[in-house]
Amino acid sequence: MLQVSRKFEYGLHAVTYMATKGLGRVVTVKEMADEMGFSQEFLSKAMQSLKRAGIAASVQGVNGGYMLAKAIADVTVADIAIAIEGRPHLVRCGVKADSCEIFSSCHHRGYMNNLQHKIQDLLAATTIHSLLKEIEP
Amino acid sequence: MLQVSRKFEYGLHAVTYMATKGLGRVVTVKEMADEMGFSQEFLSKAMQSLKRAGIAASVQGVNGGYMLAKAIADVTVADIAIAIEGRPHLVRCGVKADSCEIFSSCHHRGYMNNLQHKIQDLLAATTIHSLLKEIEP
DNA sequence: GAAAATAGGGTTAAAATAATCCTATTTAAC
DNA sequence: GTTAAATAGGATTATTTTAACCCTATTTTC
Repeated sequence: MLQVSRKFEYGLHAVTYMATKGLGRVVTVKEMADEMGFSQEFLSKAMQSLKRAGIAASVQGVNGGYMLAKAIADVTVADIAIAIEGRPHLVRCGVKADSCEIFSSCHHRGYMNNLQHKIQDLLAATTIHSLLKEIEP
Repeated sequence: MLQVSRKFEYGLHAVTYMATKGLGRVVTVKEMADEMGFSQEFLSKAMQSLKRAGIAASVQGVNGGYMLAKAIADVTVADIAIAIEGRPHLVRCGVKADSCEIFSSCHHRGYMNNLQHKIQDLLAATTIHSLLKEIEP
């Protein structure tokens, strides 16, 4: 219920992990999964999504792995969410209008879509750079 | 994936439905379920939650049903969300900290909790009154 | 007392999410 | 060139969450 998926959490953790290792450094999925206690295979799927979105780059073969493909000031939390889960659809009728029984008389479709954009904007307002600065350990 | 539950949608629709019928009018679950094409039993659960939260009042027995217990300017979308789903927990460690393997080194717990509050504020910023005014058919 | 309604516990069904399995491909090192 | 370590990704299974349904009790009007 209005909760972020584990896959997104994995992805966000992975990006911050890579960020702390520096832009050039190649890290393996195994290293990250071990370090953070995640399922290696599932994290691997998240990494593949990040790669397709151009957030991470990969190097195959021995000594391969992933690294950031962008400066962390140019990657927002929204970018990661979209890479991994696609654009959010807060309300169902945004996904499949024809399946909604009260589409024509619906009082809150517009509001919900608006709300979704605002949440999207919240996510887009934070870059990984600012996220790391924000929370000093 | 960052989507509102159907139960919440039912509850919000029910509140706006009751609102359009006027504050005193008692409506049955059957009437609302038929009108909006919802499962009667499931909508009934949502109504019970709204009642417990003091948003709706019920009248038992024949000719019974539900009505709004408050002025629609005093009920926010957040009130309905909390009545039906409890307080949102965007991120898992907010729910069960002890189950998080990287709790101590986690980079984004604070950010996520902050984000959650902002979303909560967005929901709290809209009353049913303003929601109905906003979207004129 | 019958009928129409809410109240609510408990179970089942369906859907979404997470995890795992398996095979292919790439590439460095030996 | 063979092996080993890694990504790539399709397919399947398991788990969890959500939604729906079943059933009985209670309330209240007629």
